[in-house]
Amino acid sequence: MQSKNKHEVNPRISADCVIFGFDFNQLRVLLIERSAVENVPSMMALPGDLIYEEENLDMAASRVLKELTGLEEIYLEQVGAFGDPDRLNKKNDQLWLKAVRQDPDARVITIAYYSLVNLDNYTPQASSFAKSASWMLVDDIQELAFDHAEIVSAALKKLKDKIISQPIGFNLLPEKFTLSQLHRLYESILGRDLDKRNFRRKMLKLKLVESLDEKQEGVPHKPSQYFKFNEENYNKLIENGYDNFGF
Amino acid sequence: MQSKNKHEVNPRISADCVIFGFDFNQLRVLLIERSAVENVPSMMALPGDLIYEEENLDMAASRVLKELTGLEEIYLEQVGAFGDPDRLNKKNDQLWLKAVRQDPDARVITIAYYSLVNLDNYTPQASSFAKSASWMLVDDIQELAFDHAEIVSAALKKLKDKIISQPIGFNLLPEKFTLSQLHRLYESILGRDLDKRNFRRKMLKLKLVESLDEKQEGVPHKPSQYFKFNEENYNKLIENGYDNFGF
DNA sequence: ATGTCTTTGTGTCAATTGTACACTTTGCGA
DNA sequence: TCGCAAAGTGTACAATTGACACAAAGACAT
Repeated sequence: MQSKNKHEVNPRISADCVIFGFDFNQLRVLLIERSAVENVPSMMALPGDLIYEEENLDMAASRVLKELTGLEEIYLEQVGAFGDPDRLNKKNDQLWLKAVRQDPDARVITIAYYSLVNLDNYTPQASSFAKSASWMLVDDIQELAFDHAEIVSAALKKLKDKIISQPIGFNLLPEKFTLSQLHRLYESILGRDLDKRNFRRKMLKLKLVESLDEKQEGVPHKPSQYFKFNEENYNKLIENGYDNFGF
Repeated sequence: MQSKNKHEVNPRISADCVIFGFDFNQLRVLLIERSAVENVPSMMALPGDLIYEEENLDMAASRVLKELTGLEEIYLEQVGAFGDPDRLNKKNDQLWLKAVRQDPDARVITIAYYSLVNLDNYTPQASSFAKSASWMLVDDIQELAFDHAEIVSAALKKLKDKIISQPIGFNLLPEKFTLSQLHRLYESILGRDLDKRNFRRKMLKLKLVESLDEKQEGVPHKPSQYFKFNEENYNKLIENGYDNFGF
């Protein structure tokens, strides 16, 4: 599997986390504000940092996320590895690395992770080199540090792929939620409108959700029924997917 | 994104390739036979090796594949990163590394890639530390070196996911092929039977394939029609997927 | 109390797609 | 000419999709 060779690289490894949250209307991503250094303004970035020696990749991602944003107990799924030799070479990134790191020229290969959470349950608290941490609208993301914009795109693509083969939402919504909320969630992930009636019909037919004996209160319009996920069917569908290539 | 810390790991990075080939009946994977060393018999492994300094990950995977098996010009897709600290710790793997490598204790994180090829177009030629290279039946795989069995499983899962959202086969089959061959291909990837008539109907309705004016010859049964992929529709479906979550 | 506003919630019909299922055809070779 | 092996073909029923519009509920303002 490996032989010694003068060209071999000796890179560092980091983990970056793309945490998606849903605010009942739009999809957001948890970003940190990378500290400013001389001549380099602060900049938004994914929470991410180098991994430790005896740590597996998944654990590293969880730890890094916690260190920078305070969030923990989040199930993270791998997006993939990003390792272009020039991924840290943008001018501002170079300056920042030179100001902050001891080995700014080391190549860094990052393993990206993503997750979906119910944004209300997680209030980020910036620490370490994160100046702040906040839920940014996916649609508003401008420039990010390093190749993080590319990583977010890859994670979002993965999320879209996932949503059409598996149910999604258990983590993104509170225990009780309305079908409109679930509907909006799907629309924001897929980035297109879905017919309300057909959406409801499908969710109900799949028995993914079941209605509770409880309604919204205090809303200035017809209150909606609360639903919960049917955990058993939900997990079954996660196992088996929607079986879209049926015969 | 990164700060210096005494725990930081300084690992090596490798690329491993899971190349699937189809022999018109079953799915196979290209494996190399890792050289034997004292007290450690030779063992099957994925083609993989450490990456170079100025090489991006995709290029590294292609190079490594070529060096060990002679195969080139294969489009590789990333499966993900595998980096458990103890992934090289099985006894025979340790002995082998100690015999072969200069830094056998270094942690190695590997980036796995996979691909699908028409097995007839690629005759592997073992070189470097590969004693031999051959197409092994996926179903016959026993123990592999390191965590390679796990990597093969992950790649196969990815392949299954892919086949139900996208057409597959352009790379795995010759230019002209029979619908039975395509049918077998799907069955071997999905690992279950598919109804012949329904399968044909679906492929034809999607206009993925079109028949040629040519038939099999010399077969001791009714000769089958040859088909080719309709490249335009094929690529369109790859772009858009099968749109399985329609409303 | 009445009206307005906002969002929820509901049904049908036509078209498409999925599923299950068995016999005839073709060409080779004995 | 018979047997063999795989190719190729159709139908009927069930399930799902997709398009589409209006009534119901509650809050609030007047």
